[in-house]
Amino acid sequence: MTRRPEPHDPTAERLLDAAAQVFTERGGTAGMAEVAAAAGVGRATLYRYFPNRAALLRGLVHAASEEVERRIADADIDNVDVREGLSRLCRGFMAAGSRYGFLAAVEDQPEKGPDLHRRLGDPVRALLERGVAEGVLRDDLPVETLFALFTGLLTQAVRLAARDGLGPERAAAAVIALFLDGAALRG
Amino acid sequence: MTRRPEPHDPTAERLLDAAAQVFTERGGTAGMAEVAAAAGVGRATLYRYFPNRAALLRGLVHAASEEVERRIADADIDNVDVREGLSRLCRGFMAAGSRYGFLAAVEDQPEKGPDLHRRLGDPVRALLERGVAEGVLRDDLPVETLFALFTGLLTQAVRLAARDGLGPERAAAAVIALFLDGAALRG
Amino acid sequence: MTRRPEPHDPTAERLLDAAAQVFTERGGTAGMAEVAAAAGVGRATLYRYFPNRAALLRGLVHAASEEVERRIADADIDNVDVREGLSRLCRGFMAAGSRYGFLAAVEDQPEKGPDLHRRLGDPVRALLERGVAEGVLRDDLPVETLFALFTGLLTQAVRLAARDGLGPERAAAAVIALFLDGAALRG
Amino acid sequence: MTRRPEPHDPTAERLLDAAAQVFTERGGTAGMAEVAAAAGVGRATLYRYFPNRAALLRGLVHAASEEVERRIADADIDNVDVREGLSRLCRGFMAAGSRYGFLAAVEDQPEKGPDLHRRLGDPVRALLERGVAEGVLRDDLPVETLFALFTGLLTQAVRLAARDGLGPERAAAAVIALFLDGAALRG
DNA sequence: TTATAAGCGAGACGGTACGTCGAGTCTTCTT
DNA sequence: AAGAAGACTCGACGTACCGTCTCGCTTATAA
Repeated sequence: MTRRPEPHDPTAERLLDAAAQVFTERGGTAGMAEVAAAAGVGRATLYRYFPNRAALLRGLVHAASEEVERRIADADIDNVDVREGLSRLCRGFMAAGSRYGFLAAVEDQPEKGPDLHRRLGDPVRALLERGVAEGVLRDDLPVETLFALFTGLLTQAVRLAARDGLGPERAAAAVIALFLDGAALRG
Repeated sequence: MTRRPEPHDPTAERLLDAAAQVFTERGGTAGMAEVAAAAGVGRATLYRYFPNRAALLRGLVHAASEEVERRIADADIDNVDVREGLSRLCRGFMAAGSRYGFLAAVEDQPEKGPDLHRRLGDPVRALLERGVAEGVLRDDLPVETLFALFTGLLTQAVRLAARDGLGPERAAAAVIALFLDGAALRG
Repeated sequence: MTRRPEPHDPTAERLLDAAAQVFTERGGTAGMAEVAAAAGVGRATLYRYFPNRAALLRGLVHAASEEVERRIADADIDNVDVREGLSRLCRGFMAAGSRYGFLAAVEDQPEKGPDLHRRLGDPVRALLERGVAEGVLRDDLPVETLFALFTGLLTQAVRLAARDGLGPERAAAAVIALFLDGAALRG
Repeated sequence: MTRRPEPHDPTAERLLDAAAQVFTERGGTAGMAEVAAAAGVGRATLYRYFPNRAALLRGLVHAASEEVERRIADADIDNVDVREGLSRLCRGFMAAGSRYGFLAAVEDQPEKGPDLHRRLGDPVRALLERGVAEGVLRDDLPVETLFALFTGLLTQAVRLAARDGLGPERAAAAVIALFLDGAALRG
């Protein structure tokens, strides 16, 4: 049970929380001053922790990735079958996405995470590869492609839950159903 | 064959082209001055045609939607089976996406298109509904959900083609294969 | 009659006037925003004309030097005797000093005027040298020293008039009396 | 021989010394941190002794005034003739000025010394008044004016010695010569 | 010899000014 | 008459310094 092992600076935590809230409410164009005010902190302090806006965004991405990582670890995906593993991943990702969903609409610098995407992606890729190896998942598509498409579905699932009012459970179920079985009816 | 029926102002066209190019190259944070300069035009002229940045973005969305609409019309999806129709939609969307892909990373105002999403989405929804009615597509998921998930896959397909170097044909094929048949192997 | 031959940018003029007034009233620590506001102008415009505070100060020194130069030219000091010439210089300097007196309390960078000090100082030095050559002024002190001391007296004259309420005429007369005849009574 | 009668806090002394040096070298805009560092002391300690920048400046003025006062007392001006007294004052002031000359370029708050100016000025005024009473100095100028002009000459003398490389003795001699006898040759 | 208090260094914090930059408005000059 | 050039206001960004504060550490005195 990996429960936030590093206490991290509590002020940084407060700043990231405030930033997540402000960016969620007022959009990614909200100013640094608003973030600082929402954290009950001076603008200078915000800049002391995150020397510029990009660093703050990176911090949020990092926090999101940590949360997802934690949920992935909690999901214990190695000990369940692939279908259930993907389902847990999806639910975990959506839980994190409800707080950090706005990051999807952020300028998508490739250097966002040289290792970040790996950190989040590797467990998913591993699960997909296991599925292929076990003969559960199709092998006519590269795992990398499966991964990308699964990611796209996850992103939409967050949006479905957030905007279209679909319950997160139903959204996750829909993603899994579609990803595994497709939209076409079986002959 | 609907070939750009409204001539539109050619200056507006040049501005939109320049904006698409600049935003694609330098990211959505590029300034209005750069767009104007890239169009070989004064900043004031850019503002005459698009009174603010949001309007320029709207113009780009509009252009993209027109292009997609044209391709949808060209696709003649009403006269082919659902699988082929979705495939054509996907290829058409990707062709447009190669020019307007950056719009996916743009601040996602809901008022982006009160009718726009409808304009693009309706043919897709109609096709999906036809598929359900014909018994080709599963009916245990709302069409709206199918639509959202298909959209997510389309977006990823554009990214796959642009970033991962996957050929557009193979990307489209992967999307269709996954969307229709899912990732799980049939028993 | 050198009457402001270059019209200069009227906005720059307004900015310099406002700066002189603000700095005189609130001291040299007044902010750029106050200067801009006093000129009825946005802060950005102030920075457009004077890219930083030092440039604004330089501009004020320049304006002051121009005013003094004009007054020196008006004084026609070459065609009067040395005593009268010095008196006119003094009165001219004091007139300018009433507007730009705060500059005396400003950080005295040597690069304030590589040519500026020359521009203002040369006529004075020339007059002093003439005095020495004509046998009117003592020749046991270098002209440079006489110049420096005269300058010190001028500065004090401005202060006398501004702070001690001494009339400018009386202050100038005192400076000239002391500079020429000294404080000691003749035997 | 009045030798620093109050020992004062030695730390305060070190701070004032460092401040004088830093302000002399880097100008009055140097930061508090630099002063503290130059004194080999933490910033907090500096603020403990001088709660703000103005207080530090006041402290420097106070130290300068003490030094001048001491030199005035050493000068024994009451027991020499006026000319010699003024000469001693001048030399004493210049000695202090070599350490505290930068104070001349500092924002000249009137509250710099409610009693300070008096403390330094009174002996000088007294000497000037004695000169007038003894018939050595002219009485057609108010003593206050004589004082102000003498002060201006003193300031310039410090500058002459510091910048123009004139020896302090010669600078003092020049000031006294000019102040007493003026620049004009006697008929 | 140990406990306690005072002074110190380090440094976070809020606040404010500076200087930069882009957005959007408006005016003027040209063609 | 419409477009190009560009000055202007506004406001955000990022930097730097000031003055305030709290935290440990050291040292010197007191028990």
